[in-house]
Amino acid sequence: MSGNLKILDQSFYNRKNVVQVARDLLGKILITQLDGVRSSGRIVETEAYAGVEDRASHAFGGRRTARSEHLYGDPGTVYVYICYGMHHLFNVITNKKDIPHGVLIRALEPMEGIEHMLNRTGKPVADYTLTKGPGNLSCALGMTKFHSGGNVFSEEISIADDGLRYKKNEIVITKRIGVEGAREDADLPYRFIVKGNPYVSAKKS
DNA sequence: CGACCGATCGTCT
DNA sequence: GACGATCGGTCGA
Repeated sequence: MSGNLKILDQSFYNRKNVVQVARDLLGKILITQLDGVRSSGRIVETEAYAGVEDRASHAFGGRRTARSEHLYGDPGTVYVYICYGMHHLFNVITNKKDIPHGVLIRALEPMEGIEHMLNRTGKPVADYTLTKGPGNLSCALGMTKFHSGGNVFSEEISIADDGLRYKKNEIVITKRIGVEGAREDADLPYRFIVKGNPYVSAKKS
């Protein structure tokens, strides 16, 4: 069902519309190669964070701190940060340098290296929770905040296209998860999910 | 099945 | 000193 893998190049991320990039990342393959171990999964859920004008973004109002510094990086930069003291959340930066747009990867359908995902997460069996949710998938693929500041054109982390395309009626758009504090921006339709995919994190629109 | 709650700690005020 | 871009378990209907 797929042609050759092509690593997405910087032009894919260097676009003005982060919401469109979030949409286009559905179906792409996130790959890590860490300590000689390859793991990958198809992206089935994403969220866009639209920088200084988005109350849900760490860069809202131009805020720029040690943690969020990598949000301001070149397109294709990896931004991983710790949430609730224990979860590492993986984002890819879009738009040009110093414009802090990013896409949070929220769910994957596992492809390669499932045994290694089980080792990393400590889960006994490969059920749908293995790569459901941003904290879970980052753990499963071995991505931590120490990868923040790298990029997705590296040996360690990359995102590839195998030719799969979802049709419009296979995609559902909702508001984002866990951003109730973002006031009027909490309801923006910035979350994209593959309709009916069992790995999509469960919450309502 | 939905609502709620505790865990856990880096980051920012 | 307060607060999360979460998760998984528990409790009650």
